[in-house]
Amino acid sequence: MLNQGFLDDHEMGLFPFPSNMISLPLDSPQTLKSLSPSNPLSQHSKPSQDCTSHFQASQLLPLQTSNTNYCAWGEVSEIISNKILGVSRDDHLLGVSGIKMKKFKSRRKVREPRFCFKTMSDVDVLDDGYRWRKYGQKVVKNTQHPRSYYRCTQESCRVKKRVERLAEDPRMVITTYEGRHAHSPSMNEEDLEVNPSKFNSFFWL
DNA sequence: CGAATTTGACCGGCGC
DNA sequence: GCGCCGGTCAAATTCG
Repeated sequence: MLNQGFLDDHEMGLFPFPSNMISLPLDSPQTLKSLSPSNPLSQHSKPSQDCTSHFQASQLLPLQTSNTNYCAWGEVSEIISNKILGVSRDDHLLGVSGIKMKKFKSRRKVREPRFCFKTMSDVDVLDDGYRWRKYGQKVVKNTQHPRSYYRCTQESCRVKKRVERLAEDPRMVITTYEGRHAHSPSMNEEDLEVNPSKFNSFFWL
C-alpha cells in the first residue's frame, strides 16, 4: 500500500477512510475547487463555493439518503468522474456512476445512491470494515482489467460495490459503492478492543 | 465439509 | 428486431 500523503489529519476528518486506505485523486483539492463556478450542486443543496466540501461525509449524507436527490448525487459522481477519474461526460470508457446518471435521469428510475473513489493500492479489495462476497467478474469494453462485483455478506443488507483497476494506471483501484449499509461494519474483537470508534463515521453512518 | 470464489450463461436496457 | 454491453445468477470449483 502506497502512501502518497494526500490525506493529512485534517482531511481524514473530512472524509474518514479506514487507516489502511489512501485517497489519491489525480487532481489536488485546489483543482477541484476550481469547479465551483459551475458547481451544479448548489441548486440541490446548501450553497457552497467549494466543491471539495462535498467530499465531507456530513454533507454527502443528505444526498445519499434521499431518493429525490439522486440527480444531485449524480452530479457529484460526475464531478468525481471528470476530475478524479478523468473521463468526460460523454465518455463511456468507464461505467462509473456519474456517466450512468444520464440514463437514470431519462428513465426516472430510482437507483441506490452511489459513491465512487479512487485509491492507490496493491490489493483490489480494500478493507473498509465490511465483509464482502464476490458474485461476479466481468471484462468491460476497452479495459484490460476485469471489474469485480461484490455484495455485502450481511443478511438483508443490499449494498454492493464494484472494483476495477484503471486502464491508464493499474496501480489505481476504482471502488464504487452502491446503496447504504443497514448495519455496523463487522469487525473482530481485537479491533473492537483497540479502536471501538474506528468505523463510526465511515461512509453511510 | 461448508464457505467463498470462479466463470460461463443468462437477462434487460439501449442504440441502430 | 437484433446485437452489444454491463450486471447478475448459479453450478462448478477451490479454499480453509
